[in-house]
Amino acid sequence: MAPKADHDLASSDLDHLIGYNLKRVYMIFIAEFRSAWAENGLSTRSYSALSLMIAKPGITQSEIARTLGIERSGLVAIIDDLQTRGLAQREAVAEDRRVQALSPTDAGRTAYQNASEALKSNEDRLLSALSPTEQSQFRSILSKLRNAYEGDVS
Amino acid sequence: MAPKADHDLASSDLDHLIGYNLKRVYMIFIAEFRSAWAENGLSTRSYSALSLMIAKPGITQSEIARTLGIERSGLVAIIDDLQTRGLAQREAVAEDRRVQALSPTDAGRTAYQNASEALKSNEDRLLSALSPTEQSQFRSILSKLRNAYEGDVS
DNA sequence: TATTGTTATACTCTATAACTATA
DNA sequence: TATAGTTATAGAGTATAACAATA
Repeated sequence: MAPKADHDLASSDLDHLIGYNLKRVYMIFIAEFRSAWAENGLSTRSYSALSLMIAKPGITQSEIARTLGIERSGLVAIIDDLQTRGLAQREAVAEDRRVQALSPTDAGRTAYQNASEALKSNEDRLLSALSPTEQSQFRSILSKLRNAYEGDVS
Repeated sequence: MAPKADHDLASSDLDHLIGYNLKRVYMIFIAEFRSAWAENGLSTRSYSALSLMIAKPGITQSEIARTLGIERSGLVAIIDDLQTRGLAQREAVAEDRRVQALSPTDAGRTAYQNASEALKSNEDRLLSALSPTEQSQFRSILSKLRNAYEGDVS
């Protein structure tokens, strides 16, 4: 675990950089995710891949990679992990024998459901430091930035 | 470079998670930082450490570690890096021979100045996707979250 | 030719644990 | 005993480059 930051020390223009503040806040959320899932150890990447499979059963590794904005080579270990845990499966596709359709198992859907609920309440707890108005501003701002600078097209 | 995200693919409840959106936006800013500094290769960590030394010459590695919220063992490589580049120096302290006072060199101050200006204009460019009001809301929200969940004490 | 999944490899960031020299 | 700096080591997360099978 990273040590808590000590704020009365040398605060510099670092605190005026959006990028730095973004990183620190991201770290807060990541730590939260991990502490909520220390039990089963589902990583953020595995959770994300599972989420996409549930949203679109039959999705391929390349599609997941493109959606998450990572290289497809990175997906191999993620899917291996989910398969080892019995949460997802690869299936051959007759029409295109290069690809393998990915889908969640029943256990995968259950695990995802549980993870999502815990995650949701953890996020809500973190966000309680903000007013309801600020919470929706936060969502809107993050969304705007993603739309402006990511792949494009809704 | 990570591939651009493809958004018309399987958008799932992932997009409703603040943590996920935070990560994606953080990635946008990180990529920006790196592309702005590809020339000299100053890492975010080195930049941060340099910033703290300039704000408080004589600061120690342990103080920097606490301020940045990372382990002090991680500072060794960072300071080595800055020293190798001729941007910072370690100096013995008579009163406490365990510590070494860190300070920027003249070259360090200059490099930092240049980095800061480029960084600032890059951030401004990214933030131009937001209205001035949204920009200040964004700063305020990130700040509130840090104050609520980090070390404490201003 | 282009794409999918895969492997091998390496780099960045970070943590843990232990050591030493001081205090 | 406690702290500062250090080393060794390991683990995420990610990228690049190449290859075989298939389109």
